[in-house]
Amino acid sequence: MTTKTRSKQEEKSEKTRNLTLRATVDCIYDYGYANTSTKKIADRAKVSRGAMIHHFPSKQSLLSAVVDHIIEVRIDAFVRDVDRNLKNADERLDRGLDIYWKHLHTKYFTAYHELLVASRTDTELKTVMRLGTRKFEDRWRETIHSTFPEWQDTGPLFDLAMDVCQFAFEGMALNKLSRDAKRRQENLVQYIKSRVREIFDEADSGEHDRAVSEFILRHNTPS
Amino acid sequence: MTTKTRSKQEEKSEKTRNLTLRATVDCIYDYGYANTSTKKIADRAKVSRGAMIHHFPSKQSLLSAVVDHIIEVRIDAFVRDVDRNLKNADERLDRGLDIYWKHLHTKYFTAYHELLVASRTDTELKTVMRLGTRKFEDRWRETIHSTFPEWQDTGPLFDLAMDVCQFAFEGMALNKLSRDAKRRQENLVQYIKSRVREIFDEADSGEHDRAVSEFILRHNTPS
DNA sequence: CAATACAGACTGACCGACCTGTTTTTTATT
DNA sequence: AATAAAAAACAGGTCGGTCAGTCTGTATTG
Repeated sequence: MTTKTRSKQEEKSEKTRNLTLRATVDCIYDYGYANTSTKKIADRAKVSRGAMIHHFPSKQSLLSAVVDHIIEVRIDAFVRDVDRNLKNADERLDRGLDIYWKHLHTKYFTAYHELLVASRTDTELKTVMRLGTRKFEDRWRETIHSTFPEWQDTGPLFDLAMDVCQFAFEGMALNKLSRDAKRRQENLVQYIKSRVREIFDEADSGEHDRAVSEFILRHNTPS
Repeated sequence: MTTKTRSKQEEKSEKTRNLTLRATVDCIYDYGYANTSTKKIADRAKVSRGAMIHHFPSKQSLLSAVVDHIIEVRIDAFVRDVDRNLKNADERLDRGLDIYWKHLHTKYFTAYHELLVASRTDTELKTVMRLGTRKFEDRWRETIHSTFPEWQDTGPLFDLAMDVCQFAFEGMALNKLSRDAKRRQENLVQYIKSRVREIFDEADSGEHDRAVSEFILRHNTPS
């Protein structure tokens, strides 16, 4: 293949590309999406604006690239954390939920969320975000499935458990302005943990006699 | 009092103030916070930029005012909906949750969320948002308490139920990019409904023998 | 009841700063 | 020498904010 042109130049290119992408995440995190300009990014990356624009001809293309970058980093970090901490561990479910909860407080998730909000009113960004989000979700599920193979065939219950966890956690992570936020957060995390455990316990035992079955009933007989 | 100087001029002032505030919400909703400029707001409000700046000397002051405005409208709309639909109704809890869920899809909540995200990196906006959010939460609780007086003394369980509902719903309302989003949303809403019902059932009966008691146990004996 | 003084609401032009994107020039690699 | 990368200068537009001056009601005065 084109293995000829691979050396200092490609190396240099990738370096400034990476510097730019990382600086973009930093700027979005520090200044917010609204106050992130291409000049600020170039300054922070210690890259000339010309060099940056050589690689990302427009702001849109940079933002698209940074969305992909963020998704990739988020996936890698999450998978790595799960692999490291859930091998032969006790209380794997609790730990797994802790990992995701912690994950929602990283710089990269915050930047992701800023871009998610911005994408509501930006069609180009929206398509990129949609693809990225789905990719993340798929990889996320893969990871969970390989870590918790016992839940492989729990079907819609698996979706439910994942969604309860994901959305409740995310909703809470984004709201830090309430009274007594910390205590309520801890309580809610504990509560969600036991709910998710409950869902899978029911799935395991095949009982379906409680809350979850109630859910399934409602699910299959819409009013 | 100064009831003399109240006439055409004050009326006029309030009119342009309201026009401006409403136009700001519209702009934030339509263009996003990042793309909302004072000129766009003035144009949409059909108010001269000068007039606007006469009332809101800086963009900050306008944003602060619009936060208060949004909080007020959100509270009023929510309380009104609850009052209208929960008087002598069946399945009041379900209906109440529906109302809040619906509320999260209004223009004003979306604008609120945009400002919430922006406030993360804007200290002035943050203080205004914090005050507003707490005010909203307090009024929200008041409304729930007067609508469901039977839960007056459920203590931390009440907080828990409110938070489960609020955060799970909000987290979900903000995430519309997933696969199969609609079905999963409906399922989760149903699930949360039965969980909240469960929490209050336990509180009523004083049983505390199930999931919730598990939560309380954990809550009072931190590891 | 007029005439006048005053205050608040409003206008639109203007400024410097910053924004994104283009073009031109310099530097480095092959 | 040819090509890619990086730097710098430039251009057109928008941003938030200031300003001098106009218009329109309100209050005071004779």
